[in-house]
Amino acid sequence: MRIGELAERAGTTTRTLRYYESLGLLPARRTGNGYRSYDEEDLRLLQQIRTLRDFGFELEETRPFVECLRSGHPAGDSCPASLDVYRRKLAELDECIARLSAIREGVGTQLVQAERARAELEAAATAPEGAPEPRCELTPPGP
Amino acid sequence: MRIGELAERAGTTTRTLRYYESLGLLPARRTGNGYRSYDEEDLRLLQQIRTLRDFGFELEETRPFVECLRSGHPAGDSCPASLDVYRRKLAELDECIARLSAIREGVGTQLVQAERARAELEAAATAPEGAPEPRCELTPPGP
DNA sequence: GTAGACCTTGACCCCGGCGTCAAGGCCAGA
DNA sequence: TCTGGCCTTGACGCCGGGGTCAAGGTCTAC
Repeated sequence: MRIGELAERAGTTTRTLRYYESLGLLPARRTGNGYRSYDEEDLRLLQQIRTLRDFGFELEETRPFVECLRSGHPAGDSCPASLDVYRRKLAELDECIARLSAIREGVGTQLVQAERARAELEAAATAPEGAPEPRCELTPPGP
Repeated sequence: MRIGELAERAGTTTRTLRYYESLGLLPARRTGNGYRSYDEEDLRLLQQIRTLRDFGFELEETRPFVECLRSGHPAGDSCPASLDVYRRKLAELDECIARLSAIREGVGTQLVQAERARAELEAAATAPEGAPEPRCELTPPGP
């Protein structure tokens, strides 16, 4: 099969396939006229790449899975190198989620404080007494 | 104060300040010789920008806060536009955390299954009977 | 007068993952 | 034969947030 068909069957573009080839991630055989030629095995490799990318893996991280498949294993994650990538990804995801959660709390707190400050300002405007100074500076989350 | 001093006091670089000016985010007055000139108010604006950036806000998202401060409000988040940015950021963070958590679960599941498959393969290798076919294909997380 | 520390603008580089031309080859159907 | 649809390589663009030259101006201290 040629590049256009493979791209369509995998739901991607020819540009993407040429890019993967330039990385050595999905090399292609050539026919006599210079056209790239792929088979069903290449489709499987490509599907493995795309699936991992949908999970947020970088292209380089998919390489162990692809090589695992190419070396004849039944699945891309049958090899220790792939499992290591899984584990590193898990740690990375956990750290990222924790960081975002901390920021989410910080922003939520800021929003509540700022809304309260505005409410106090409006209350002070309707009942003009000694308006309490609103305090809503952001504080850095640390180094 | 000149650009070098402001950069140092804010813990950033002159390149960054020039970049912010090119965005219209932190304009500078000029002295007779063409040098940029800043005052304490500019330092406050810059601190507001850097603090928000530490929270993961994009530069464009800091603009309402800076303009709020510049228009004389006591804090950058004293204005409705700033609060809207807070709310949008919260929604964005929630969505991002949810997405990452789903992926984290998916990857965790994959890891467990792949480890189990390997264990079964090894067991089959030591006790060579009818080896059960390992099934550990990744499935896409959906569109 | 001259060294050195500051400042100026302009321009290119980086990261990943492609999108999007441009100019030209190859092949099938009318 | 010609049109249209595939294919080829090469090259530039984009996104954000600056880093890092380069070539030159300005000021201060000695």
